[in-house]
Amino acid sequence: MAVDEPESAAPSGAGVQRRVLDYWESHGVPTRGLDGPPDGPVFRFSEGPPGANGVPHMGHLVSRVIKDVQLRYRRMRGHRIVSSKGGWDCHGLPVEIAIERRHGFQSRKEIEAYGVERFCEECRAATLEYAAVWQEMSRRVGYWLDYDHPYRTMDPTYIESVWWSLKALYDRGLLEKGHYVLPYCPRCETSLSSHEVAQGYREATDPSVTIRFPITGPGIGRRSLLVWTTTPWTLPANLLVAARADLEYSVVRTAEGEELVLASDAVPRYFPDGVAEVERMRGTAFEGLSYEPPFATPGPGPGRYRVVLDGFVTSTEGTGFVHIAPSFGPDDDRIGTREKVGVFDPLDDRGVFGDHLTLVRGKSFKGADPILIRDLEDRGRLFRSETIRHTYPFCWRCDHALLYRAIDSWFVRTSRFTDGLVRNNAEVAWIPEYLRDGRFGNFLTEAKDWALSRSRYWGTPLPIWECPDGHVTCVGGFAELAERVEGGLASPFDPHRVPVDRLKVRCRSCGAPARREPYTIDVWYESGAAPFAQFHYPFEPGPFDPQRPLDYVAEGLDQTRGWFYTMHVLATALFERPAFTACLVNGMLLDESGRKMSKSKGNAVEPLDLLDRVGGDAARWAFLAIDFTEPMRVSEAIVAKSAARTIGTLRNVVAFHLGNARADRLPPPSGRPSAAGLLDRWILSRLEGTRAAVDEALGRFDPRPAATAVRELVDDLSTWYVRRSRPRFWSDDDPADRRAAHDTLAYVLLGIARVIAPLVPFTAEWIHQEVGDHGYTSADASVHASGWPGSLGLRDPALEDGMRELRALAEVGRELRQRAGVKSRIPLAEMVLFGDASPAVAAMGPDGDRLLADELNVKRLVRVPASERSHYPDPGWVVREDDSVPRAALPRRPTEALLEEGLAREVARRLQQRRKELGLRLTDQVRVAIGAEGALYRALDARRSALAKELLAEPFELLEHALPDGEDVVAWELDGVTFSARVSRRAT
RNA sequence: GGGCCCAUAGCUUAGGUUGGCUGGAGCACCCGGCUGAUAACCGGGAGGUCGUCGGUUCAAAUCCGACUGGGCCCA
Repeated sequence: MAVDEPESAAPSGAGVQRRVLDYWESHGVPTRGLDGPPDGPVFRFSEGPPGANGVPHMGHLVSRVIKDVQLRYRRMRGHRIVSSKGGWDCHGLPVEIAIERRHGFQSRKEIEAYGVERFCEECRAATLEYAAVWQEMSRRVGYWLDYDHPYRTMDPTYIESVWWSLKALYDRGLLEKGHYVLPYCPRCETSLSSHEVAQGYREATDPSVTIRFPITGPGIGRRSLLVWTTTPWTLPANLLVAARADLEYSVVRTAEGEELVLASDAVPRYFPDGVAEVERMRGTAFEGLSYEPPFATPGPGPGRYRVVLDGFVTSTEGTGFVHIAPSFGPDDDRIGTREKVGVFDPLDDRGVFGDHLTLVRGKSFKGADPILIRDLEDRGRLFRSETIRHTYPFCWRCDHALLYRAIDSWFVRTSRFTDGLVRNNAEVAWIPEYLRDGRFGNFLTEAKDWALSRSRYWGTPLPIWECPDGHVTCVGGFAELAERVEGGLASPFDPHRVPVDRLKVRCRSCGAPARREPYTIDVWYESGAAPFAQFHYPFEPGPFDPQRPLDYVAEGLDQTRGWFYTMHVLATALFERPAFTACLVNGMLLDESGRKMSKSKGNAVEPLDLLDRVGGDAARWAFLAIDFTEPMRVSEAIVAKSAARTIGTLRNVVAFHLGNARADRLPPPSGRPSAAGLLDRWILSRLEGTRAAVDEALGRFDPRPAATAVRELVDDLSTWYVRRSRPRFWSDDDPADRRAAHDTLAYVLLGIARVIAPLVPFTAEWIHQEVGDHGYTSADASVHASGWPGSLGLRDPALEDGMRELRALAEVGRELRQRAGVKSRIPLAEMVLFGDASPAVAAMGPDGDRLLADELNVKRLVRVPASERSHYPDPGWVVREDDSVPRAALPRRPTEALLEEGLAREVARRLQQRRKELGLRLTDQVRVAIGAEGALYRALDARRSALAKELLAEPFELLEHALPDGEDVVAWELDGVTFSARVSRRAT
């Protein structure tokens, strides 16, 4: 028999990936498969657009895997994917900051001096700087998206859809201008929305100072209120002090005779050693008292520097007196407005003090802290100065400390439709489920108005114009804009700044020239608009249906306050429905030792490197096999190990099969094998059970149970089906059974390929091509074009039960062998089983018993009543008893004949090993000479022809003495007997 | 200060919603086996106060409460 191919060893995961990628790309497999069948039922999906002016990290890899699993499953299920477009989030600070750095700009003034138009052009050019890296990552992890026709938030069509939606909100009264105290980044010189702030809380050390506020009114005497703050820089803007009406306050006298006022609860904290209490009173007693401000500043006029009452004051922190600077805090603003004291803001847009206070002129807000504290101390106003570690918000993009600041802003009035947000959220299937009522749900019930406008440049301009009479014109599209512009719009029209600001727009109400509100909008609004804006809705016909939510989205946990939230808000406000019906959320990534992964710590695993070394499927499998909804540890070792267990074993089984199939030149089976035998029926039943389990799990969007089911099947296939079937694959005694085993294994592997295709597409494709003998030759023959399989076998739960019990008995038998000290290779006469077989085992009949006997290498199984335990006494038998109930027994020794048989097997094995060492193929003919003595000679002599046949040995010489030493003679020792042999290849 | 989640063998974890037989696996470790998958495969062993304390119960890893530690989010 001639063999023209080398034995196939299992290739590495990376090797499989290279082979498959090469096939996919040379035959356009992904391109053809992207959208699924054009006439299939629609599966609505949207890629969450990443910003591509930075490189992707591991977290992006995880969500890509999870998204792709579902998309592949739906395609195989015959769905049309709407849409498979890739997407890019183009606007915003990340890009602007990159350009600022390039030029060394520190402020908006410098940008404007440089020229906004030029600046924006550079932003545009830098926007997709790393898109190629993102695409490469997607390619290597097998994430199929249409990157040739992506949606981009900077495209005019996209912007026009965003404008349309803003106009819709405006017309419903949900988009308004307001004056609010907002988180503000002095470096970026713009306000941030609450969900942006949420990204940037961090531990920080700040001053914690307590200041004397001397009372100046009549009738109280020389007393000072104690006021606590962690933001000394706000003290120059102080206009009021707040106390709480029903809180109890104490006047204490210090050893120096000074009288100080603070909440009674706070006294022990400030005077742990005790202090003389002079008087107690309620907060109402302080209402209207005047005090000397910490810094003399030319703030707004009458009514300032007095004590007011407010319920927000507590005594758990601080002194029960709160300093109020209306420009710098939401509560401050509220109280200041109520008390009509106006606003005083000594800071400019960059957070730098102006001329109001020469002491700190030109200092940034935080930089002024030490100077102000020292000055207070010099003037005897400082009572106590410490530092505190607390969480403080920083800019999520540039990392600069934020401050709260009163500014004008446009708002989406989210707070007006929280009912709708909550109602729609109730319809969403979140995975993990607790997010619905937990983190996301909580966030919705307390949803604040969304500060939408940004005083920036590279973004979607706010399409709102105002005329000198204060009429507002909100424009919802380019055609509408053209009607209001003298001479119409340029073609093509670029809606970005500066072109849009050059337009001479006439007021909708009075026709007067109007000026655009000089803002861009929050980039999160733009990505939240992705479901409709990517189709240029409503300006072009397309597949977007305003009544239908997306069927599925998946991203990381951070997007609960990001993309998931903004999509949900827009869907609720614009279409009065949820944005999506199923949302899969993965947890954050930790490094090997459980620390949060971050670039700054240097413990981040680079996704491209990882994919390069272990292959895309290893990464996919690792993420699917662990609970990705929890924080998960990731390292190359963890990924590789996780994948080796299931994907590696599967590759080995495939290699084993291919070796047999090629040796026998057997083609893949054309249909489901008839499967008469026990093992074959069993593995087909297991395959069908796994197919159903994967189908069910992916049908409800959760890949985790699918991965578990696959792992169990691969285990069963490798450790029982293949293990027990091995002799069948090369037995000449029963060609029909040999064929059945081959066909069944091939069929099962092909079935597995289709079932795992959504999970590990590279391995699935490799199996499909190799086992199915498709030769990587056409896109139609891809496993990903094969459709989701219907039934792959007949389920037989009773057989699966029986097999489980049988395998448990095999474990008992192996334990007994071990205790008896008889190797599996040496046959034993019988295994005794006490009691009747269980119905499930009995149903398997004699074939079941033979399977067990073969596994344990015993000649027969004997079933006896448990009462006959005494027939198997210890000297001759090892017995397994559970709770004094006998289960099974094995003889302690083989018979002489069986021992000889075992020895012969051992010789055969060693010679096979020798063949292999010589690099021979399974089918190579050899010459063999063996020298052996005594019992071993007799054992071999009796089996001459069988051995010769097994070893493909011709001639086969057996000598009754050791072979003379020679280079090619190898000697072994076997249970104290030596034998020697010479194996050499015979020329063909 | 509030919310959500987590805590099971050296490591990674199943189980927990429906309390109930000796809490399962995998990796690593020790011992053994197998050998036409071989950097593969199989078996056995050792290793667990199921974070701590308390409660409910005939019975708690599982339900309840408090606490401790970790992660995330909010203020």
